Amino acid sequence: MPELPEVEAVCRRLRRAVGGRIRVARVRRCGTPAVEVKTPGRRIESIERRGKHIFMALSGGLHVHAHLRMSGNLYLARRIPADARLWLELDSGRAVILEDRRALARVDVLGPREKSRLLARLGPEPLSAEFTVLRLAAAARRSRRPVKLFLLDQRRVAGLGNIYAAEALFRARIHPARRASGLGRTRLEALHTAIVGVLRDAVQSAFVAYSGPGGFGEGEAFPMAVYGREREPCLVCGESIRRIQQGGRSTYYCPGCQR
DNA sequence: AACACGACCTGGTAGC
DNA sequence: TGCTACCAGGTCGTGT
Repeated sequence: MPELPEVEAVCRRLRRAVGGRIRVARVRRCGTPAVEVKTPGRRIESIERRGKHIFMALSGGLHVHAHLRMSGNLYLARRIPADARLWLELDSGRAVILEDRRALARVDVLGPREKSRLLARLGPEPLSAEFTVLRLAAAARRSRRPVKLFLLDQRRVAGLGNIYAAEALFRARIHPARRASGLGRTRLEALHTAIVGVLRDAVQSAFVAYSGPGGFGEGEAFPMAVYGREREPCLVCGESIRRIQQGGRSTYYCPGCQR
């Protein structure tokens, strides 16, 4: 579920909790004891996303920091399901609930220093003005890794994951195994445009498809060009989509379009 | 500094 | 039907 677009959709929904005061916090798994100890009595002042990270700013300068990893989801509801991994009960009667089948998500409480230390490890926000071709090029020049793995490194660009990295490379017509440092100016420009375009489109469809509990419906799902389409025909050239292993994970690409 | 790889978790499904 | 093997949208720690 959660790469940048999905995390953005989660945050937008969650913002209805802003202004609420936390009455009780409960951690079953996926969270540190600090969540139960430090958050009750505090008001939620804002909810922000950075890359795939979620920050709920609380009164008193603390932040609830959440990372959904593979299967996590945060939503607001009145009923707390039996399998909730963690929840924050608000004075409004609703609760912020973490569901996560695989229990890999993590929630902790950060002070301002810890928060900025974490943010310092992240690359530019791809849908903001700080993400420029120049910055992408400077990072790419220093990496001899395959461009797909380069894109998954959150220190280079924050928010891309396995799906949208593959989709961006398809739009940019770049072969995923190509060395990042070997990309020329034209290709880097195409890649920059593709990353921004894919994420913009995906934020739109994730927002529409996101339904809170249970995550994302099939409704307005992002139309994948390559991801998950092994052996299906490319929608542009008709070649058969391929799947290869990179860094122990699947990469999908079109051998006709991507060079 | 950059990189490869296993670990962390659970569940769904393809194949026998 | 039941078992096994593999797959899954992410990151971290360890070792080179």
